[in-house]
Amino acid sequence: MPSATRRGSPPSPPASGPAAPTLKKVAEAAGVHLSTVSRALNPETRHLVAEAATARVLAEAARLGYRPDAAAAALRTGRSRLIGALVPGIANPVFAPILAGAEAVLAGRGYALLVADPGDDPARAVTLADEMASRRVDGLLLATAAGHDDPVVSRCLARGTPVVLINRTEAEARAPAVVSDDQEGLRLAIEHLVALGHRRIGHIAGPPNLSTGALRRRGFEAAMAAHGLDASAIAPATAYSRPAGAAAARQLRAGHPGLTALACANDLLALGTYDVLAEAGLRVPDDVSVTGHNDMPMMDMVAPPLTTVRIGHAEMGREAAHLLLRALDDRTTPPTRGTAVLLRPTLVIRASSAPPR
Amino acid sequence: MPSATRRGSPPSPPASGPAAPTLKKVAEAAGVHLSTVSRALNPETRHLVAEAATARVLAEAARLGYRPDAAAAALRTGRSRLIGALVPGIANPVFAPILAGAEAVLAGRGYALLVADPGDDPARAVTLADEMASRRVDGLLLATAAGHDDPVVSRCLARGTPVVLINRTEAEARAPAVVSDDQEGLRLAIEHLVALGHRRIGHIAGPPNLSTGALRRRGFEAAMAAHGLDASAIAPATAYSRPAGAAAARQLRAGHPGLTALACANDLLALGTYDVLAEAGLRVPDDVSVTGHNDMPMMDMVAPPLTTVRIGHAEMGREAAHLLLRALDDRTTPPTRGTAVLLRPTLVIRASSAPPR
DNA sequence: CACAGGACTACAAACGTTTGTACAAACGAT
DNA sequence: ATCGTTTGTACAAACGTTTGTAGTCCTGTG
Repeated sequence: MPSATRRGSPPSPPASGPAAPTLKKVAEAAGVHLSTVSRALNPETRHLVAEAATARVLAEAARLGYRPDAAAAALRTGRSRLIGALVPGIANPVFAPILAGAEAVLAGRGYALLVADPGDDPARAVTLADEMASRRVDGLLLATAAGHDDPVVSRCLARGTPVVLINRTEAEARAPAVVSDDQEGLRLAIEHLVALGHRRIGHIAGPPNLSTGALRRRGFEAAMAAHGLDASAIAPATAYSRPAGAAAARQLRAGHPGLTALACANDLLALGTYDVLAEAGLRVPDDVSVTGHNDMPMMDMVAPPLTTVRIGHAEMGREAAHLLLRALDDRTTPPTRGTAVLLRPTLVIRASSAPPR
Repeated sequence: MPSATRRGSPPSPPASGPAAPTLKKVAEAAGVHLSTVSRALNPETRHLVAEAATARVLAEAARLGYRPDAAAAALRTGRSRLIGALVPGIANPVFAPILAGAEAVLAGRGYALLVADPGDDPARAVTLADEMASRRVDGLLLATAAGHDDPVVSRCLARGTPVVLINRTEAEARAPAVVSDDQEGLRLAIEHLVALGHRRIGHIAGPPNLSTGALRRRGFEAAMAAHGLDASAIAPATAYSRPAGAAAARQLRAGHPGLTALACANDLLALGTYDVLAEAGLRVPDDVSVTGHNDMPMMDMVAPPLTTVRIGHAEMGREAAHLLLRALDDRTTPPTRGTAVLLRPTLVIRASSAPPR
């Protein structure tokens, strides 16, 4: 048979590997037209080609190591099988598992994940979203939404790009979101503290422009009210960080002496709170109980192990990916605006909470 | 009959936003040919077009919100401006910052990051690498290399895809790598322990098929030998995890009673070691000193705060990205096989190490 | 025996770029 | 006035797919 001498010296001196085989090459090798190869290779259209031809095509494609050119396919079909993800801090222990979860389900459906990290800069987020639009992503996963009407969401809506919000949502939800039930999260924490006997409880809140900050605060206020307790001891942190938590805790303690428990909107804020309590010579949980939110990795190893609200970060990413895939599969129905998937948080009780003395 | 009526109604996707403007649209709006628009938009070729025309083109492009179609450009040029990253565990605190660092420098140069997570499954890594090849990535960042000749590296070499190894390297380095100086890392730990007065020191090693595991062990042995100490107290863990660390520590203590210090190849292994020491009723550092490696987040908050070897993960990612960009800019010179960039680790002394009693 | 219809396959036209080449003015120098 | 240059623009050909349409060759039937 015409098995050419494939042992020739590399024809391309400039170090570039052998030209990747195309449909045309496979077609020649299999003795059919390139369009037939295309159909034979695609399970959806395979029924249009004779079994013998399909077999030959499959064999030759495998032998040559054919890989379809995604760019060409994207150009022709208008779909890139690319999903963009905008995350404020890839390495952040909150967002990393979200990304991992999303990647897992997207990869299973043949989509690839394009990640970019605008940090907390909305302008940068817009730039990166435009870049993703340029790459014709089929959909967007947004973990950076903030404020009332996030500019990135606006652009996606205008462009018709499906978008799913993760972890944070807009004040006026214009796009589907999957978030933990933030109010419920703080309710769990407060119920626990109240059950332990605490009455004078303060809240280290998150940034008020983030939905997590605003909703957890609301959850705190509602839970306290439900027990007829004073919910005025609140200090908002300027960011979800340990120093910001410390600053807020300092401020809260100054304005509200005698608090026996501090419920924090975030684990890092709780760690910052640990710091100022230690400074003040107070012991956790003997003098003051502290709770966190998120159950970040290692929260079982800090001293004392932190009582905190666990949220399923990986599940959040998975769920968001599913939502996006659903929208992609069924592009006829409109985005069903504010549909939010609320994930149930759970309380993990460790050693940072105890009855007041 | 030149223009046959083969204009089957366009499969216009329902509810899709207005069709994105193309070069042609901009050209019509600006009253020039589309090729002129292309050149005017590209800073490299802009000098070929009259200033007046350039101005008109720029204005119209901005007005229409033109965004080049990356797929079309990729098809034409053969370059996708996409970089693939294969990472064993996106959410892993070791790899997440690497990814973040790489993303930052790549984005600065107009490249986007395609991330995939094969976990520890080499077959899956190959599949995902092929997928990336299909997407015609311009280069690959590999954090999954293992063993003697990693199959993914082999394929990249065969295909001529530039690849840079991160954190782990191959036994026989066939591709450039950027890694921390793993031997030096363990030397630092041992020097510290010896300076404190320890003589009977054990090593909880990493998986021997990973370069980090093998090299850190070698560093342990060399440093011990340099002090004329016995380096035989070694137990390799089967994975970089807390339970695997615990298992190895248990085994090591069984075979070598009386060790006063345990140098671990990884922070998680150190935490597992904490667990078995606590089980045995021993206190860190009073009874046994423990050191880790990596300085993962939160290692300053565990009890006791862990003395560990810090490596610049983000810098690693950045450095790898730079290396890859260099290779992309200058595709003539061959890959310069085993060039490894060695990052200097530093020792962070905390409270898990103290003089032996 | 003609012919309808089914089963395959080939043809060709896009998709939106980049880029080599050809053409057309405009201009100065001979 | 002729001729090179220079400068700016237009033309057209790819890149590798997907997919509508038009054959072609059968096989079975009226």
